[in-house]
Amino acid sequence: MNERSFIARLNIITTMNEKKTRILAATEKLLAEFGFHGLSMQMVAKEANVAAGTIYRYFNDKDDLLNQLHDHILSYIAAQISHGVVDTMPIKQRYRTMWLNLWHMTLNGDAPLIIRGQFQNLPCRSKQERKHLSQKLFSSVATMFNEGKACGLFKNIDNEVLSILSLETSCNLARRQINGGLQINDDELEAVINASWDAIILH
Amino acid sequence: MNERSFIARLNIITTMNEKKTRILAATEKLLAEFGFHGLSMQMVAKEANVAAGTIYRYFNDKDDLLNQLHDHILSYIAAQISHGVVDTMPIKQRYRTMWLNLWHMTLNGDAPLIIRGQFQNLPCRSKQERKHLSQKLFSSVATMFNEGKACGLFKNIDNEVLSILSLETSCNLARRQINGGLQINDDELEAVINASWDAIILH
Amino acid sequence: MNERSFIARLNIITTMNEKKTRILAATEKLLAEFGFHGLSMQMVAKEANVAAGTIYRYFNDKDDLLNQLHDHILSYIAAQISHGVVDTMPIKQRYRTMWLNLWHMTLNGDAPLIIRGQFQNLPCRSKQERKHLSQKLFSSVATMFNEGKACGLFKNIDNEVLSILSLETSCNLARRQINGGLQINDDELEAVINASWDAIILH
Amino acid sequence: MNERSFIARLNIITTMNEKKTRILAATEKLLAEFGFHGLSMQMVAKEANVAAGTIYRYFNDKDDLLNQLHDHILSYIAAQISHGVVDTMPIKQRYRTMWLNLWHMTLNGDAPLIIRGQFQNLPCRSKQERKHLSQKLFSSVATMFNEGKACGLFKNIDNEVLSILSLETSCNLARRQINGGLQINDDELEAVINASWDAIILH
DNA sequence: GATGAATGAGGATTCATTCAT
DNA sequence: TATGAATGAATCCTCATTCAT
Repeated sequence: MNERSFIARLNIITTMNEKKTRILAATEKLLAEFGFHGLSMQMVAKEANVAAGTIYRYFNDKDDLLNQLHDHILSYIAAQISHGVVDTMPIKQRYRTMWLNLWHMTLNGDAPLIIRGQFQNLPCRSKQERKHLSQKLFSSVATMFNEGKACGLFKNIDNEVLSILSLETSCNLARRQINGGLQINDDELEAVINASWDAIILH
Repeated sequence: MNERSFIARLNIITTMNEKKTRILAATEKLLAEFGFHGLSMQMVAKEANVAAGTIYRYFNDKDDLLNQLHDHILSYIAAQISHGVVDTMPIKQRYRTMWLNLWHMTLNGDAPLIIRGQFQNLPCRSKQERKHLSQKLFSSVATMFNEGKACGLFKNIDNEVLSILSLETSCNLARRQINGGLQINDDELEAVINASWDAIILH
Repeated sequence: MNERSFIARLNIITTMNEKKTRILAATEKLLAEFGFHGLSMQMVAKEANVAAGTIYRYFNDKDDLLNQLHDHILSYIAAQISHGVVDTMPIKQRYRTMWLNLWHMTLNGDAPLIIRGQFQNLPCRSKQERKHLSQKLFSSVATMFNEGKACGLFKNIDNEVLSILSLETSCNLARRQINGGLQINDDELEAVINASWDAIILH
Repeated sequence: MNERSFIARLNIITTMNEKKTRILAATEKLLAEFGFHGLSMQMVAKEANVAAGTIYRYFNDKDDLLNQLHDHILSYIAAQISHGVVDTMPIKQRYRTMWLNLWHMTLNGDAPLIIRGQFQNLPCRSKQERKHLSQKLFSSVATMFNEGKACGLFKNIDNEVLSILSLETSCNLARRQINGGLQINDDELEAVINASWDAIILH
């Protein structure tokens, strides 16, 4: 995903000041390129074409900037994961679509920071707060799991656990493919999707 | 796991200078507590009760310290994962044992850094080098997957993928339990182990 | 020469930021007092009444600071050496004027660093680059030597060698007078100027 | 000059502990190679094949080591400058011999530290003390100048000044040749020697 | 609101010196 | 006497944050 589309994404989701948007976009780009270690506020300012001090009109401090970025990316993932999914589709098809949405997002590096777990080490807000946000956003996933359990297709296990056992393997595999070695072709990909599906259905 | 036991662990695994051991132990502790962001060499020195300069007798620089720590922890996990596993046990039993070993290590915070993926952002040695080390260490896991595939029990999928689909869900769940909300009792735990097992066996 | 006049000098020669000027002035002063060995960036900052970080807005690093200082001083010497010299004056008179200009600059400590050869040990830019700069600046000296050779007054020797044999004895003597012992009165001074003149004229 | 010959030189000049000699030799070698900036006591210890602490049995501190090295090198130069000179030789021949001795020493880098003025920035002993040492050592030079003045050959100028005007141009030229550009062939060398001679004789 | 120069505490690393062995 | 591991102050440099314009 390029910077332009990121800005578009943010502006669709929320009404947001244009400079604030540029700052968030710059931050994500630099974070993906250099990691936390290599991210400085001056770099962000330069990349966003604003003065260093301007950042502090929109964000309390560096942590606040990173936290707000986190939330925006999470919103984006939540929106993207159900792209092409409608509640009238068969559950298996919905599952496959979401799995592949996550897979492609991860491979494309669309949301590298959250998906790669890069936000875990931040001096951050309470985990509770983050969890609530997360649950609110991923309603389409919850809907799918609930329906599946209701009709006796899925195991009767907590939704979050089901997600870890099935959908999130998508991220883990994609990440491993990016990091090294692992190569997965189309046939293998289908096999993996089905294997992860096996983990949550009743046999 | 407290610092004392970490030191014991390192000294069991290798013959190692006592001060070098203290430095590694201090680094792990601080990393778990503050993350990469908040780790300074001064802190490490203070925690290890050595002078700042002393660290540089045993490690070339900060990266070297972190890399050596990575390798030691990886060795530890590799050793612990097959604790109580013998090749004559039924495959399912071996799997369950390993799954629980990983589960408890993660919950205990024995190896928080690798398990939490905290080493992925390091300015590090080649991914190839790391992968080789990793493969060498986890032979008991590979043996299990190979046997399972040979006797028609497991799906014919690459070992690394099988691991992500099944064993590593253990870490992901445990981590989520630590981070917030999620509570899993003993019955649920068995259900989850079986669900992850379903992902890799043929049906 | 005191610090104030140094600042004035720099500002005359070039348009330059006032803080950058203060930093250069402080560096020269401290270098003359403590030598390279004893020069730290903190000292420079303190002497220049700026914060340590400010230095790095104007100079890439310590080497850059020292190199820029070198070039400024060289420009100053080049400007001063021909003070009071016009091309219509007899060659001997031009020579004497330049010799005394160098002598007084050295005695006054106007340009202690270059004159004392203190810049020779710098981890520096290419010698070629320095030589080119040097040649460009000292055109009035070159003109004098060339005219002198053309009219059969001077020995037919490379200009740089002529300079070492004659003009530069001025610096060496002045330096020795500063460092210790050697005292030279006005009569002796004239004798020395003439002696150095003898080295380059044909007899 | 290689290290072996330096050790030989030192041992000839004075009776000296063998380890102390090795330390001085190592210091000179490293100083010539890396300059003051790049010289550490651990390097010296390693190069001299002694422990770091051992240096402090023979020298009070780093400054003392450098000062003692200075004096030894000065002794060496004083000894070498009159190599091949006997008081019965004509003055001009003595002069030429000394001039060339200095020239070759400088070019060979035999005594790079003193000759290049590298010792001037040391936090050092009093200039007086150094001057006395210097005068004591260079008696053959003083003898030549005194004889020359007595027989009406040389100008009646202080010996130290005469030295700067004539002999020391040798070092300055050689240094310039090492540092860059300047190339001097044998014919030119003779011309330069004669030019420097012209500076001090009566015409 | 916006700027960007200035700040100075804090970072990793080096190295002269000491001292228990 | 000799060692060399250990020290910790000092080095250069970065960067989050502020504030006068």
